[in-house]
Amino acid sequence: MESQLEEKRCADTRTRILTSAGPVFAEKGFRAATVREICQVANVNLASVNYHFGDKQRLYIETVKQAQRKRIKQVPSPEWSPGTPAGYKLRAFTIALITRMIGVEEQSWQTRLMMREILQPTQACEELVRDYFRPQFNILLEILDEILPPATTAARRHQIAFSIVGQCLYYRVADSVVGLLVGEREFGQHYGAAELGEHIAQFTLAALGVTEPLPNVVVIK
Amino acid sequence: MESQLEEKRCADTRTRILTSAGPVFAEKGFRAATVREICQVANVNLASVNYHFGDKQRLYIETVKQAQRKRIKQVPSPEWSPGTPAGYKLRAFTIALITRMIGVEEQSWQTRLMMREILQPTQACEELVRDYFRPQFNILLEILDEILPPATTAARRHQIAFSIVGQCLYYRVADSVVGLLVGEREFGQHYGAAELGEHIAQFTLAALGVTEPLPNVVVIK
DNA sequence: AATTGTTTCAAACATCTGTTTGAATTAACA
DNA sequence: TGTTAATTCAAACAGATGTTTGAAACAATT
Repeated sequence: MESQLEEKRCADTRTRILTSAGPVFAEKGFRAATVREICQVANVNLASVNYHFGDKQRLYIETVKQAQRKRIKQVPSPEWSPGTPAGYKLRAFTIALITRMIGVEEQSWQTRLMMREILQPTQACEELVRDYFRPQFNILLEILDEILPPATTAARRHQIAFSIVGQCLYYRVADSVVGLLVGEREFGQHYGAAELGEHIAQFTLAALGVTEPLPNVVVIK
Repeated sequence: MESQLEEKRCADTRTRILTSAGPVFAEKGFRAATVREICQVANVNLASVNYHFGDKQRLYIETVKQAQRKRIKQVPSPEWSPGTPAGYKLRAFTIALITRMIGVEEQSWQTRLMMREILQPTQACEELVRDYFRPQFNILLEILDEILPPATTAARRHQIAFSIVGQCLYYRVADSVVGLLVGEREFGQHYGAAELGEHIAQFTLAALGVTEPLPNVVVIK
């Protein structure tokens, strides 16, 4: 109450709600997240959600869209100078991907929210695919095109792409299980974005024959 | 009402609830699934859940446990004759894993339920890890031990195991996104358990140097 | 057949939650 | 400053949902 006065109207109510709703939806899901909690976190009146967004559902959709927009701004698609080896591009792409998944704990709610949308798609999912997933997917496919022989079928290229994405996505989806399986100690020590990105890149590049098989692999640079 | 009489007490109420609750919880999640709907599907009285399970939460936990028990019975851990090449074991393990993920559409709710528990762990998660995930994880690690040089660190072995699991898990978590990305046509044609299992096995075995890199790969230096 | 313990049932209860409402407050503007 | 439109607010509403209850139906035992 006392801090409400000083903050009031510093940021307009609409954006305040939008910002507060993200983490709440991400942690609890659409159904379990309550309008009351969101408003309490945002320090706005209960009726504000309906006034500014119509209803809870449209607030949710807007929240997902905003998370996606922020994500795009935060991690712009990298540009390489022509002539960069495809293996290097693939490694950079992989590390960027896993970093987006588990790096920057502060913004992890954005990825969490997307995971929910992936596991149980709503209206927002199609837009998410169109504006976020597909562009990233296409970048990955272009890199793979430089590595794979032209005769490779589209389906096979796609499967390889999903093998890379799957390895990265796993650590966002199953981080708690990973922690339980390997123990708190190893988890804290070996499951940061840097080490995981390096591993996944090596694993993938070895599978594609760009580098030597995993046990003897040497870091490329 | 009319069909209720003939079915009554054919199966006892408790198991009827348990069976009906699985798919409902899997599809809608704990919060969105209502006791009323579960009872309606089970064709039992509304009060039965509280009488037999105490409350909704304990019904949920029992449901997860039962799904896990069924899963274990349905897919017993395979035994190999001594001397089977590790590469074969790894391939068989991978195919079994992806089959458990997306095969047998009839029982897919069980895996769906587990995915929910992975993404947002509740009380049931620890038991799930102890009784289901860890044994599978250990089997996989034993296979990898035969392939990897003894000097390989535990953390590295674990990461490799997660690379395999991650590739498989992806298709259960993100199947709708995969469908949107590759189109209905390719999805129906190339994303069955058999083809995906074969791909993931090849991808992994190539990464580990057990087989040649993915067919006809052009190595870029 | 009577008794006793268990299970089922319809109804009600208590709470939570999204939404609405109408007045009060603030901001914009003439 | 006075008027108008936009926004905020506390309160209430309406519906859904988990849970309880007490009576009825049933099963088992004597």
